[in-house]
Formats: sequence, C-alpha cells, structure tokens
Amino acid sequence: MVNDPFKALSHPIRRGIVERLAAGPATVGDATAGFGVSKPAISKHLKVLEETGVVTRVVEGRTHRLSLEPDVLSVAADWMDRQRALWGRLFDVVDEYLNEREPK
Amino acid sequence: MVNDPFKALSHPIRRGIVERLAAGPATVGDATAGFGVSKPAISKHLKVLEETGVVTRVVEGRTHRLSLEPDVLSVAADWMDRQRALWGRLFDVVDEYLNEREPK
DNA sequence: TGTACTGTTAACCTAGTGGTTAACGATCCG
DNA sequence: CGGATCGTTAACCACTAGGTTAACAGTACA
Repeated sequence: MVNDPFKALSHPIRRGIVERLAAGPATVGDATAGFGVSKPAISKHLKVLEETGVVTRVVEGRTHRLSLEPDVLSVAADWMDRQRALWGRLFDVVDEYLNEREPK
Repeated sequence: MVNDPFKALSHPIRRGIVERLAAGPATVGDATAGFGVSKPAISKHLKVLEETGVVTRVVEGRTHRLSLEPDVLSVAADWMDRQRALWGRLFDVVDEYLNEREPK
C-alpha cells in the first residue's frame, strides 16, 4: 500500500491522469488514452491513485468511472503552501547570507 | 539525474530535510540529524535534492551549508494550486454526479 | 604532526517500481 | 448464443531506489 499523495504524484503519467480528471470524471479508457503504455500499466497507476485516496472509482456496467478526491490531495497542497510561505519569509535572509560569504 | 521536484519530494526524509531548511540554512549534520539512517544515505538524499535544484550547497571549510531554492519548488506548488483551483470548480459537479448515481 | 571531525564515494544488497504479454471476467449488443 | 469491448489479474523482467558497511578526502586543531 502507498498512502502517500506525494508518492502518488511522483510519476508523470499519474499526474497526467489527475490533470485529465480535473476536467471532469471519466472512464478508464478516456482518462488514460494517449500515454503510450499498455492497459495493464495504466491499471497499476490507477491502483496507486486509488489506494492513496486521490482517485475514486464507481463501476458502471463494464466501464469504470473515475473521479478526483479533492480532500486528500489538498493535504499535499497545504504542505506546499506552508513551505512556500516559509521560503518567502526566508528568501531575503538566505540571499543576504550568500552575498556576505561570497561577494562577487 | 532526477530533475523532477515531485520525485524529489516523494520521500519522507527528503521532505523532512526541506522542512528543516525552511527554518533557515543549515549544515548537512544539522539539517539531517534524527532521521535514523546512516550518513551515506543522507548524502544520497541531498544529492537528489541538489540535482533537482531544490537545495543549493555552499562548501565552507569542512562543513557544507545547505539552503532552499524557492523558485524550483514553486513550480510544483503552482501545479498544486492549479489543480486545487480546478477541483474547487469541479467539486460540486462531482458531488452532484455521485448523488444522482448512488442516492443514499 | 597526528588526530578528530564532516561529509562523500565505492561496492554491494534487497525490495519495489514500471513495464511487458497472455489470459481471464464481466458486460453489452447483433 | 457468440463476438466485441472494457478493464483486471497473473507471471515475468529490467531497472531504480534506498539502505548498509568500509574506505577515503579534506579541514580544523591540540
């Protein structure tokens, strides 16, 4: 099991799937077409996204409808926001430090 | 080479290092103490963060001073923000859809 | 000088990731 | 029923990630 949204997003295909689902729910075929890999490979990526809770699945007949689960990924986004706020505060200090140590 | 901020952040130790550096520049020892792994392991994590451009290093005698590089990680944060904005717009639609299909 | 300290490199090992092909399960539809 | 479609599972393979120990390089300092 994965259970780590950052790990779930660490692969470009999975980020691509998330981007597509952000435009609206879609079937597996629709959400994953054009990545240039086989269906089993896609199936594994979806499994990761589902285990992490990023994506949810509703079976409808022979197709599966995928949707995003915003709450889970917002944890990662919040982490990002927090870090970025800290960087903002820190940037001048770091800059000053580097200029002191290695004046061009 | 890695060159992918999401991959760089996909490991909890690397996120921990970034969190510490967000509080200010630090030496390798200071920034990486308490993770319960050996020094070579830390050295590899730092290499990943450096290759990705997330962390920069200045050698000072026998110690190395690490700092964050806000610009690079802000790319990842922007991606997050964009996704979150889309989710916000999308949330009601998905919710409505699910309620239609599977009324409790 | 020699010894302690900071950090990296080298060599190696294990487990996991990401991909494949082949086969299957279930559903829709003529 | 019988075939096409959607998607998964099984078995396998190559490569990478993350960890270890041992040795090394450079710097500080008594």
